[in-house]
Amino acid sequence: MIGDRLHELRTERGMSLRALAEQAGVSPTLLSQIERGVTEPSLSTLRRLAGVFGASIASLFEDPAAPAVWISRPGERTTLGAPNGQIRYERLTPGNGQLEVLHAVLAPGEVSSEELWSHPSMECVYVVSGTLTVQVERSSYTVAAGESLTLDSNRPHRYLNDSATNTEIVLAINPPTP
Amino acid sequence: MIGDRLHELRTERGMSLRALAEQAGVSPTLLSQIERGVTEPSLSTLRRLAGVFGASIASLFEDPAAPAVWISRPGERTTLGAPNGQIRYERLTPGNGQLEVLHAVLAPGEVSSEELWSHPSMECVYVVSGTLTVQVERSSYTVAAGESLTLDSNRPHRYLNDSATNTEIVLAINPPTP
DNA sequence: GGTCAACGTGCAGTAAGGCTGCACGTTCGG
DNA sequence: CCGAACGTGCAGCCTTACTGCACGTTGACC
Repeated sequence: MIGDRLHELRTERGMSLRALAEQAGVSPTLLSQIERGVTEPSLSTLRRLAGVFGASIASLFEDPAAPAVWISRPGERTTLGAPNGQIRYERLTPGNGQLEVLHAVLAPGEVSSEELWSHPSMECVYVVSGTLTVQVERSSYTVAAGESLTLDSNRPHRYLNDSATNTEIVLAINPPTP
Repeated sequence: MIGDRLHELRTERGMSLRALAEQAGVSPTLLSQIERGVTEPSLSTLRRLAGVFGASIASLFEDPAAPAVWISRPGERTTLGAPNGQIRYERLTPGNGQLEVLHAVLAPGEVSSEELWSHPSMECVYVVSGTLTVQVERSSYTVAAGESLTLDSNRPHRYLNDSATNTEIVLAINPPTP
């Protein structure tokens, strides 16, 4: 519920209803109602509130369901295969948030998928060792160990290892695409 | 503008105004008005729309500003220092999106900051080589090479290397905190 | 104990604007 | 040439976001 989130943000900062109301240019009563779920804010008041908190509207809807701390070790990670590809990714993140980080090792010749793939996210690959080739639409890029590549996943793309040695990568994706 | 975003999501899927309206249970006219910015949707209609798209409300407000492809190589990256710490991070991502990925090498004894630090994000550290110690509130965790740790950055935390060798890490943060 | 300020909330009223139904101009395929 | 589907202008309804004021409660200070 959006009210809970706003209540949390306000109390976190030690603000009173009236203080926040004044800064946001709305009435204290309205805030009270919103926080208790009696009514729902309009986008315009949501904008004002986000402004006071220095946050984006988007962040008001991301549940901060505190997943404490999550450690993943090789061997005890959930793996997921790319659609129609050979790579097996290991998931480094719990998988309930807005951030997904994967780890993979590509054997020589291995590709992430047969066709180019697109999804509405941003992703960033860091090459730990070996050499990675990234195809984006009709271009392809070579990324060596220690280098990284960031791309808009809306553009059809795939990864492949056309070198003779294993390639180890870390892949950060936001938001995750199930 | 939220209307542009909705228009994008709709046309991406090849849906007509009427088709979307029916699935969402609202009138086509309303959608037309929203997409053109004539009016703003209420939270309840936003929920319905997000439901049809299989997206979160938050994602409707994240701008998908397409930054093509971005390659970063060691030496030509912008560096940024942690507040009050010794570490120098190298930024792997362009820095205009919702995803930030950093790279850093911690010399023995080096810490990310003097005090514990918190910001409203999620982050995930992958340890490339060496050993990293992560302090979260009153707990501390040891993460070895090949392992990773994900944490809610709202909890006060910092990184340190209390081993005798260099520690190399990759750090994914979402959303970035400037 | 008394006072006072600040807290969060109930209530009634208002004004705003989200939302609908219908009609119109346009563009496409058959 | 017709029909269906597209996106949009308009007028009106009617929900509801939002306000102002008053109330009960708490805690600091004298």
